[in-house]
Amino acid sequence: MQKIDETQTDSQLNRSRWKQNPDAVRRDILRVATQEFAAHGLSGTRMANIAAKTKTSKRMIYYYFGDKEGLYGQVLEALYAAVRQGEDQLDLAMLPPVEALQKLVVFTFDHHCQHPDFVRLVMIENIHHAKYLRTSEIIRQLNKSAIEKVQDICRRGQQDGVFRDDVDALKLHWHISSMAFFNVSNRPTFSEVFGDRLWISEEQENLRALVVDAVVGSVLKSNAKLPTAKKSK
Amino acid sequence: MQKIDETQTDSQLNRSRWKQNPDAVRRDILRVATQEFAAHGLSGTRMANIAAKTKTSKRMIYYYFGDKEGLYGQVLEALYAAVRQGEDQLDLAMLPPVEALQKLVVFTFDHHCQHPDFVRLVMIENIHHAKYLRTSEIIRQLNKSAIEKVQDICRRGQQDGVFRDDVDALKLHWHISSMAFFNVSNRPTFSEVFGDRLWISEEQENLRALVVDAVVGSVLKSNAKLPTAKKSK
Amino acid sequence: MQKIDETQTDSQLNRSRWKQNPDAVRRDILRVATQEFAAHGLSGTRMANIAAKTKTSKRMIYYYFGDKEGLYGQVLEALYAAVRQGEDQLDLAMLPPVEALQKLVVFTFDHHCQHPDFVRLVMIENIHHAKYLRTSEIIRQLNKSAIEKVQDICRRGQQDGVFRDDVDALKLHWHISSMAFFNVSNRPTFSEVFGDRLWISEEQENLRALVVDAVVGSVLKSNAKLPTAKKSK
Amino acid sequence: MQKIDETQTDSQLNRSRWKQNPDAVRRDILRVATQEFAAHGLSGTRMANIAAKTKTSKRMIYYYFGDKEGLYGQVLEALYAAVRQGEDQLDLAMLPPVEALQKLVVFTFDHHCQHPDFVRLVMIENIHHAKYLRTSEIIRQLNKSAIEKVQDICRRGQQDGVFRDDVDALKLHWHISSMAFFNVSNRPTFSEVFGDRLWISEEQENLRALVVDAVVGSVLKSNAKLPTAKKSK
DNA sequence: TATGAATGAGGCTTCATTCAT
DNA sequence: AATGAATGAAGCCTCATTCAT
Repeated sequence: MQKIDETQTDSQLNRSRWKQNPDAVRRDILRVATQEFAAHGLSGTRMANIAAKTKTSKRMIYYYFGDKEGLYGQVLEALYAAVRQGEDQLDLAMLPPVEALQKLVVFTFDHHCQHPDFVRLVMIENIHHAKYLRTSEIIRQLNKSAIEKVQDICRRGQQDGVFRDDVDALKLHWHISSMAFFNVSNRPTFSEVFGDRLWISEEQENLRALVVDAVVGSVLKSNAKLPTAKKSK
Repeated sequence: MQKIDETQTDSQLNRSRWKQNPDAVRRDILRVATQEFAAHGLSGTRMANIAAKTKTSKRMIYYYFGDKEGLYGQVLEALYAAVRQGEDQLDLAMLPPVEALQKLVVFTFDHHCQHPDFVRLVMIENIHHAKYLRTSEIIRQLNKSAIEKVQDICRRGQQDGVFRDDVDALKLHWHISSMAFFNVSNRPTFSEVFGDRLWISEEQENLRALVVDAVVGSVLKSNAKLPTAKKSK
Repeated sequence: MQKIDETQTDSQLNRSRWKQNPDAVRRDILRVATQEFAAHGLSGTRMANIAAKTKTSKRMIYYYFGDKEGLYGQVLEALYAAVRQGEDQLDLAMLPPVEALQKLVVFTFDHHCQHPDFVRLVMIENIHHAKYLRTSEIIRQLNKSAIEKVQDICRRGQQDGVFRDDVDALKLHWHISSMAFFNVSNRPTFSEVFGDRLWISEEQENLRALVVDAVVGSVLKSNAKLPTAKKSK
Repeated sequence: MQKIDETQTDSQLNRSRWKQNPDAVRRDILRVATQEFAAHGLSGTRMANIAAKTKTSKRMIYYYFGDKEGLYGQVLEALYAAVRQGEDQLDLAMLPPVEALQKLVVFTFDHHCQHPDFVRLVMIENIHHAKYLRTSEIIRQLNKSAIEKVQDICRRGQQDGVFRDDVDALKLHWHISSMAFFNVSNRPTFSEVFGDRLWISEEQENLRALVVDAVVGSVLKSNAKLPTAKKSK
């Protein structure tokens, strides 16, 4: 969700206008559309509402994005791209495998917390049976890089003799994602029923530690126990 | 999204059987509505589509359920009720705590697999910020009984000295639910990107074992390691 | 173009209402739609304009006809049906072949004059490459009966020895239709350029006689000249 | 009806050739517009579609032709001009009247076959009640020359004593045009219903001979029969 | 002469819902 | 308990056209 610089930086001589700055218009639309789709889903979102919260008009949305589904698809792509951009800055290759894994889990957990719109859009995609994701070669490529990071950690962990031989990178990714994702995606129903105690700051840290321990514990050879990650923020 | 012929003439020979049987009509509507809401979400579902797949007419849906949201709410309640009915038959109180926990995890994992409509409806509720769940006292009560089972296991595990003292029933429930839920809820996007290898029968068993191990491992005192649950079906 | 009985004949006890009389509503819509499509073509016609000239609402058009193309298709079918209904009342089989042919030509010429909407709709269909006609099995059947009448006349004319042996019913139909159709279809451009002299009553009769003579002349054996049909109305 | 990408970026390498050549740009636009109007009618044609098939942009169409109706009008004028250009090369004045008439009929029949776009545009004009033709003095003048040719033939035929005294040039023109026009204009509906047998090459020749015979027969004195034109290609 | 960006008006269609019996 | 007909509001999208350079 890139922020739009409100103080217009188009240093041309055109006054205080938004006009003639296609890229800013595009970003403005994408920003608003992301919020709306995340808030109401695909069919629940109203094009008119998006336009109203935009600096431009309904007509321009169609000009740049074709139709509602085209806009939705590009929102999805932009979000995935932002996620991967974050992951790429982790420099996991520099760290020993266990620490790399810990860092990756922490990053994933925190990232999902900080980008609920991303989580919600993925939920929505799942409601739609991944129909739009399927058509995006871009997203598929972005995700490949995600699994490659996990594979690299696994390989190094096994070479070092600290990871079990039967560790499976894909299942490990599933393991990490499931908890980091659920923590955000199901917060409304969970806290509605059981209260929101788990989402106060301290308990979120405890949950994150729980996830780190569970994930790391699942790959370590049984005789190679490490100290727990509890409160290791 | 197939078009529905609006002129609904269902005056065929299904007269004597369906008429004058209100409860059967109700159940028929609920059954279809569950499928439709699960498949398309709340705003994505069309009342006309529900009616078309029903043995009765659109008018009757309003007669019995008031409006779309009323129908959705009752679908939600019926699903939660069915879930709890399953849980109640577990008889966990009979088992020693670790075995009870193992059984609960296995049940939860399997149950979610077998009831994707339930999982999808909960996703949809989360998209809607649990708005409808909030108004249902019935559902809240049903969920309380869920957490009580976990609390009982925890209490007994700690009394027996096999569970850690800081085990938190709510976090334990979170832990179990997260993986069991994600396994179903995010299958479309996950398998779209990485292939559906994890959803062949054998790998699902492995994942379930992974979940059992992780959950049980997270509550056991560190010196009380049990044999892994791998393939313990 | 069937007329709608403005003095409502629905002898039920409902007051002065149109409501609850689906067939009248349907006919009302078809009547207006025929005029509008004939006047402005398919894409030139506005659904809102049709609705405004109707006793019902835009919504009901969609209720009964699905969409614009569905309505257009039914207009087309209704028009073709009306034409054939007229032809069927000719009783051509009773007449000797030459008189039957003359009567058929006169009927066709007059019919097209009296049903410019039909002619215009067929023009519009041709603009659309007969796309909608193609999907209508009803229209195809109706037209078959038209050619059969010509075939019967040809067969009898050849049996009687007055028609040439190489007369081709299909070409004969083409011959008749071309002039009767053009006389209506191209009147606007023709009279715009050359004045509308040919469309005063007397000249139309002359044209009709010209058509009868030309058509009959084209099928008669050369030694079997008949008196001209001039002014034979 | 293909979707047109609205963001029209044609800044490719076709710079030096097309720029700065106004007349070529005009002709290019007219060529495409003729096809589009002929294919879809006036209201059915999309300015964006024309632009997309053009070597220039939508903006230029407005620059050169003002608006859609202006473009349509110029398309119409250009087509009529091309038709008359053909007719002028016939040199009918050189031939004896009957041969001149035969040649004119053959030319008209063949010309319409070879210029379906012209025929279709005239159909479209008739749909619009000749509204645009009315405003074009150019077209009116062009058509006058057409009738003058027929008048000249009639006058010479009557002087020679081979044509009947009551032959009317305008009706003769109507007679010729009707069949030549219908043969092209109504081919879609006719062949949809009865098959396209009449439009194979040989049958078209037979139809053309039929037209020549019918037209010539309609003007000749009854005692002055000529050999038929059958297969006189 | 040429252009990418922008737009207001209005097009077709669909929605959940109610009416009248 | 049940029904076919009816509906106002609003949805998405497209159109010919103009703006600003």
